[in-house]
Amino acid sequence: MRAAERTADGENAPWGEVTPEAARKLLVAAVEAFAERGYHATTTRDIAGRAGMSPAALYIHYKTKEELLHRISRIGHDKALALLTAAADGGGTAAQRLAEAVRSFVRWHAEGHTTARVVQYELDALGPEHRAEIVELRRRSTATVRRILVDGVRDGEFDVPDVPGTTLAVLSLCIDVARWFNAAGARTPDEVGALYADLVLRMVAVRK
Amino acid sequence: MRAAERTADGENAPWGEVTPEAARKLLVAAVEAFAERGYHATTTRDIAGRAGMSPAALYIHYKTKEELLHRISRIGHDKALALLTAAADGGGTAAQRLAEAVRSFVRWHAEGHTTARVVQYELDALGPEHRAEIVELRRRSTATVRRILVDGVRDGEFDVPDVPGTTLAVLSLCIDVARWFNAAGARTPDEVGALYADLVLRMVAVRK
DNA sequence: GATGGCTCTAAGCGCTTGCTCACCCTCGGG
DNA sequence: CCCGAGGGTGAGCAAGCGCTTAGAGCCATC
Repeated sequence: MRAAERTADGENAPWGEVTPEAARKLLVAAVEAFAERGYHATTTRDIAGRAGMSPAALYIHYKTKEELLHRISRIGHDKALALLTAAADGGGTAAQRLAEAVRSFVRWHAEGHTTARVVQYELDALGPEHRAEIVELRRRSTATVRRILVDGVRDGEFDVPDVPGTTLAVLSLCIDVARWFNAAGARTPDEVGALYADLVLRMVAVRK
Repeated sequence: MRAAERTADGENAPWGEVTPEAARKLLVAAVEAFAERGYHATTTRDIAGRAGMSPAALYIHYKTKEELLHRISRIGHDKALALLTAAADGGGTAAQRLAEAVRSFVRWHAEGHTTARVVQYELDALGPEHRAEIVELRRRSTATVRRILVDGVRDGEFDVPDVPGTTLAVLSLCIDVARWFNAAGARTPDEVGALYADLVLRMVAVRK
């Protein structure tokens, strides 16, 4: 195994679970292409070209272009849900758990904004069954955040008149980072994460 | 002039400035198609079909499919900037102006989520010159919101450690409404606007 | 009632798309 | 040294793409 590679996402070996290597190279190429130009504007020739292979090679590892998108979306949503679950189960006060959830979720959307863009904005390109599977994962992410808010309200830490609406707003705020974040911009993923965690805590704080 | 028409966007005659009628019908059809399937996945035959015309009719009123997108994007961004500017110039305290800006901006993204989705998410499909023109409008929208925050901080109404970052977050929060809002959902545009105005005011409030 | 200018259509051009297929290369096991 | 299996390729198919063109219908003007 060669030394850890840094990807365009700034993560270490984020697609390690995808084997064999040719399949992983194609998937990484697809993520880049989908993020840059969108799923529908990306051709199988473009994906194969980025991976240094012929168009036909794609179909050895994936049945269709849509299956490629599904693999990407599935892995990304699994990761996102894992981050939120880890924060929610991490212990500490509700405020600490909420801050950690926002921090790590935002950081993931910023560091992996290439991947996140595909994961968050190309959902409609999935077929019905694949989309249903992904939507269920998203439902669980929402439930995880809502749970933290409910805990905080119960313990008197938070003042949240509309828990479902605020849950939606918090997730929405984090997700939209993928749209505007620019790796060449002024802010690092950590800085954005810290800023957003602060803003979210203010949104739910009890007014003294 | 005929009686006010209600569109899928829930706005009154939002495309009244587009003439002749055939051009407007094509543009409305394009908005729906672009919002549903995305610019690249939409065919000129689909647009023309929705408008009840032949594919060739499109090219009488618009040079290319991209010009259609540009007209939509331009009109939408003009409207968005007008909303924000009206709120910023509306008088009252900074908090009142900020709340009104968020309320109307959110309401527009919810009521016209079809249009807003095209306006906010299909920017990359524009050609370089058209995109530059739109980006300038967006810069002015950002500046308008930032001005309200700066005023509020100056007057001691707001506590905002990071004005540019918070400006970005506020706009981001509002824009993302276009992604998740569903007209058949539980909330009306007015309710979302009120909720979001409250959340944003909490984000900038001085802590007592 | 011929004319010229618009709007719109039927047909289709040249090209690209997602995907397939016949075949080739490499390489470990008998 | 041959073989079979599986990853890879070049060529190409049917379908669909954005867009064009020749001409039909309409209507105000002279």
